[in-house]
Amino acid sequence: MKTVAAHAGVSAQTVSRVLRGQGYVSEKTRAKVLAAVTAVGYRPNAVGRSLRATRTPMVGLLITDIANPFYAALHKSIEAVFRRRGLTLMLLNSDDDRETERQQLELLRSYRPSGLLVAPAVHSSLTTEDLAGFGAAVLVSRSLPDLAVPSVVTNEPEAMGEATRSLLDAGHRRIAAVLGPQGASTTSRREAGYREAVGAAGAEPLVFYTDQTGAGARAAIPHALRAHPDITAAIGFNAPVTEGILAGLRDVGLRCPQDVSLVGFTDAPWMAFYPPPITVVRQPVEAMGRLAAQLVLDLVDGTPVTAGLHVVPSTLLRRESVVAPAGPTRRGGE
Amino acid sequence: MKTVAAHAGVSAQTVSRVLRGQGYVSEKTRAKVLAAVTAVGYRPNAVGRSLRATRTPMVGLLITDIANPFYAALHKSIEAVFRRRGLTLMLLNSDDDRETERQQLELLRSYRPSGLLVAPAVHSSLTTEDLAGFGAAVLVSRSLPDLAVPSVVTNEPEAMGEATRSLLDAGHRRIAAVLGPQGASTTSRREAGYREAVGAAGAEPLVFYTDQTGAGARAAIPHALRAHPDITAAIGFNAPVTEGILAGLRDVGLRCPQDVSLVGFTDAPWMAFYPPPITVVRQPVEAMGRLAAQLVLDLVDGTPVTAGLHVVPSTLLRRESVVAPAGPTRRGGE
DNA sequence: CTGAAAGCGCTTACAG
DNA sequence: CTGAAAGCGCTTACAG
Repeated sequence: MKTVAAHAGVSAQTVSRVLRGQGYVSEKTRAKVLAAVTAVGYRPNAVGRSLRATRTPMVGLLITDIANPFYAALHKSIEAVFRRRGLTLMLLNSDDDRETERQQLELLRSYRPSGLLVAPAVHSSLTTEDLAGFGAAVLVSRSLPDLAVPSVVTNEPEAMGEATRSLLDAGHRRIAAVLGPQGASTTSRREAGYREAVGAAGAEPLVFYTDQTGAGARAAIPHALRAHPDITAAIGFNAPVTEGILAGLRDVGLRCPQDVSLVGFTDAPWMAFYPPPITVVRQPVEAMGRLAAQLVLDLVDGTPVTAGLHVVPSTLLRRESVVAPAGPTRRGGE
Repeated sequence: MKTVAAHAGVSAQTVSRVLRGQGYVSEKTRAKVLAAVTAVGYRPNAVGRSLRATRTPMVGLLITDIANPFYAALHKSIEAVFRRRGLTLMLLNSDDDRETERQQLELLRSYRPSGLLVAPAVHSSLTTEDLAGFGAAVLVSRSLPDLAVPSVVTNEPEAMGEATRSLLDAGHRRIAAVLGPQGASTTSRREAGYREAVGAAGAEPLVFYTDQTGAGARAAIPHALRAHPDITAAIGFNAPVTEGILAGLRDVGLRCPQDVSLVGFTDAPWMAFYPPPITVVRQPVEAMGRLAAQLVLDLVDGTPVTAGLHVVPSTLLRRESVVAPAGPTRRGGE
């Protein structure tokens, strides 16, 4: 910047004013500075800027697994919002581990970011104070009880209830809910919707917890069917789990939907043309990302934001993976 | 840091020495400093450190689309390597657009990173000089001709040739190659392998270019089948394109594999249990990520690295989506 | 083994 | 409308 200033015959803070587009600068000196910038090939140094400004124009996004397509889509929609506003989105991975979550947050903090978006790890130990240091902090996808922080989620209980009823209405009574980890807010909120719907129909809840990966769900299926051979339908907690259920059914020689009807929670592209196309609760991931990003921007600007749940509703896409259950004697009996 | 120094009764650079673990410090003062650090709740400021050290302990990863599972997996494997070495991985999105690519690179440069990994955009205008400013720069997944930079790729021509021969060997002669964008190195390298194999068998190449998205490939299928109704097999350029082919076949009422056999390039979890399970070229994405990260670390450490292609071989997973073609009159004729 | 000084590249008050 | 001074939080030489 000093080189530019010397070249243009002005002071360094005049260069700074021109570059930031703030404060009064005459058109003439402005042109001189701009010419000098290209002449000397000046490239700004964000580190120097951040050190003096005490805030880096960067927002962190801490998620549990980028290989989960839901989080990839979330990252994409948030990044698009921030890029337009000149903010960099910094992706951080917690691997769904509370210790890694803390470390990554500490790392992010050392960069003095302007804000933070977190999908908390399963047994997250994050407190309101941990997040307070970030100024603008918003939870997304998963909420944390007892935390005075805005959270963007979907209407999980209602959507899960609707998914469950679509199976009940087709005549199913033995419906397995293949959920995520016990203790995750997503699990408990979706489980609540499932239990409520199943209970209202006088059926017995059949709940299975997994590590919310495809491999974990796949391994859970044989166990579930051994414990309850009369299961005729299943609900998949997220896209990887829904994949895992299909893999597990294939492993034990069962077909979807003839032997087991299936409803997924969270859409994936392949579900639309899978044979059969999978009935699924579509989470509004783009809208959730945009809203979460907007809440961070509001907090940065000092606009008041309600702590607590900000709910974006999901939609049940009825496709072809739900049919009436087969007769009670079809397995082993024929 | 000054507060810590005052609290411990030492100078600031003694604190710095203790914190960096460099230089000689007596055990006694070391203990005093550490005690002061916790006492005053000191948190390091990476911005101050980076400004003075002229390098930020951060490596950029510029990809074209995080929603592509290949890139998500690549990010994951690279991040794991760097985290162990205390480097932060900064994910940047080019949207496969050369202008955005330039802007994101400029943004990254302003943070004075230690290194850079790029999967170049389709018609990338990046030059050796553009990358030279980053010190340690490595290309990954896509290479760029005429660039004196190390590139980590898979053996695309050979793997694509093997995929093509698996269809030829099953008796197919009308094999559609549904590729990515013309001009991308991945497209030309995979196309070369396809043309070579098809030519060796005396068959006619049937090449279709797409934007390498599922939607683009899906739209291309009806056109391809109208132009060549005798197509009996297809090869999908990447996982989204393979998805798009299946969706397109379903759109026009054709089944896989009875009507059209299919081989994919790049694996995805659902392909293992899709009915039929999809025969696919599995790219060694984790190994590619680890190698690319290691090359950056070597460059950072000053270890010499060969510019040019570093090839990690792919594997053809033979599953059930390839069968012998049906009789010549099956469509429209019966 | 430890410290006083200088400076990385910017921006923030404060003058004029 | 423009500039001289100070300082953001560290680390890098250089002394001792």
